[in-house]
Amino acid sequence: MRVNVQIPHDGAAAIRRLSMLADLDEMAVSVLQAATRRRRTAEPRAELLHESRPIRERLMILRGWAARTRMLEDGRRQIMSLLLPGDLIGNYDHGSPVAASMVTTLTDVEYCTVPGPDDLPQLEEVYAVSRAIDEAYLLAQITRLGRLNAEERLTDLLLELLERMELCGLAVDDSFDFPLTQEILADMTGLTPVHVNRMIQLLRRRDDIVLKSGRLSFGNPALLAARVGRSPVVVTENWRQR
Amino acid sequence: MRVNVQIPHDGAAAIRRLSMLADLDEMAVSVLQAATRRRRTAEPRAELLHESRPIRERLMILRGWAARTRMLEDGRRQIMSLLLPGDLIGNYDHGSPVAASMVTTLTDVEYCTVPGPDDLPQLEEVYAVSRAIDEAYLLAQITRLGRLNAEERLTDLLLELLERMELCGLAVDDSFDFPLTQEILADMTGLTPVHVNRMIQLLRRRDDIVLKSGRLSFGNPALLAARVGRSPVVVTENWRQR
DNA sequence: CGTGCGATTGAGTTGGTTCAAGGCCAGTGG
DNA sequence: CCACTGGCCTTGAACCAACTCAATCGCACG
Repeated sequence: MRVNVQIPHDGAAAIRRLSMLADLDEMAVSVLQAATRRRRTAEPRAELLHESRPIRERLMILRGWAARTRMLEDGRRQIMSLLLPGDLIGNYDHGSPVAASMVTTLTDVEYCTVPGPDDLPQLEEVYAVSRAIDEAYLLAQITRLGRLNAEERLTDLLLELLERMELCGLAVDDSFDFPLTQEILADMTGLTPVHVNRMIQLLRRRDDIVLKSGRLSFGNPALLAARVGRSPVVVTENWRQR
Repeated sequence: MRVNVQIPHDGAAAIRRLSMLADLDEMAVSVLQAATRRRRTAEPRAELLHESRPIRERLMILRGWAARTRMLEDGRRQIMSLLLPGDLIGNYDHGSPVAASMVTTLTDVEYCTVPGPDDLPQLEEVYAVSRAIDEAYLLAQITRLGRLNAEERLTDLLLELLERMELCGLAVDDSFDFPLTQEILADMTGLTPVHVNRMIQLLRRRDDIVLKSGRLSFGNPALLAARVGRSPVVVTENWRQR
């Protein structure tokens, strides 16, 4: 059991992400911090949100990884997006929201419910920005699946994860804890596990990445990004209120 | 508030769609109708929204087809979603929205700006529902690209378009005007135009569809949907306020 | 009666899949 | 302390869905 050195299990990563997205006043921060203290835990493969059931609460990941997934009848599975600390689940703003996809945990996860904008109007803006960013990542996922080849898909995805881990302060030196199995990567990239494996080998052989005992490090992420024509999805200034 | 079905170029299709998504009071309907009268037109291949530029206004398609697209440096193109009458462009709800993708017209298009929720709070709910539905279609697009084969992708997409055309009253007898080229379908489904062609032939040979002189008709859409395991994305009751 | 865009068809190629067999290693129980 | 699991990763070889390249067709339009 590896314990992260920078940030203990106190929800700081999650709050850090939100405070990067919008200006939170002291009130907002302390309400959120209070929320992270009422945390819950879930094992891998737990369902945090059930597809096409009404959404009762807004959740936030504090620690661990989860995914929005959809299953086809014949067992094929597609992961729409990965959820990291600070990501919101069930972040809707209309009357009777229904979950458009299932959310399952991929690792042990700590999460909590966060107050709605009715309780604290200051949160309205962060939630809206977070929704917009989620959408941007969905668009990125669409281009990955539609127009990138296997090597580009994997590279682009790993770089996206680096970008997001940096945003919540969980990446150090282009490197972060990486709990995903190759099967999960396959369900995310629309490939088979076998082919994901071959692509990882390729990136390793080129020293683009080091992936060992649950940790992923990049040799030169900027160079790699240039090679697959990737530009960052979240440039903080674009999203913050001016 | 349901508007009649045979619809000339007066924006009724667009308003019909919105009124299916939420309860609009008379005020809202008349404000929207007024907005549709200040319409603008654009030729095919016009850019209605430029990627990564600030969004100034909220637009609504009145007639014709458009698409949210992204171009890669080497010329590859991916269409994220298609926009039909009643679909909103730049429908964001946070402080400084930036377009996450380009929007281009695919045909001659009539569109207009619609009032923000600041101008008319009753619109808040429709806009939120519309955003949620857009997201549901993005998720559908992700599963299509990630886990369906060529035949399933095309079938599923065409059925989705039928569903949406019905929602705005532009489909009669499982049949509607269909202006997309095979190249556009290819950019939407992540295939090549040549292969899209072969899949269309396949569906024709089986009498699943008739596609001729700009009109698409289905033999038995329900059966077809069952065959590719498709269930409707928008079931109206799920989205309406109770 | 060209002219040009889009649809169609054929033939060869390939990126990614499938199937199947090991290999590695952390955890468990004797 | 070691043997025995069970997950997950790795590798090889055959196969096939979709791509590429290239030619032809059809039709709407000036």
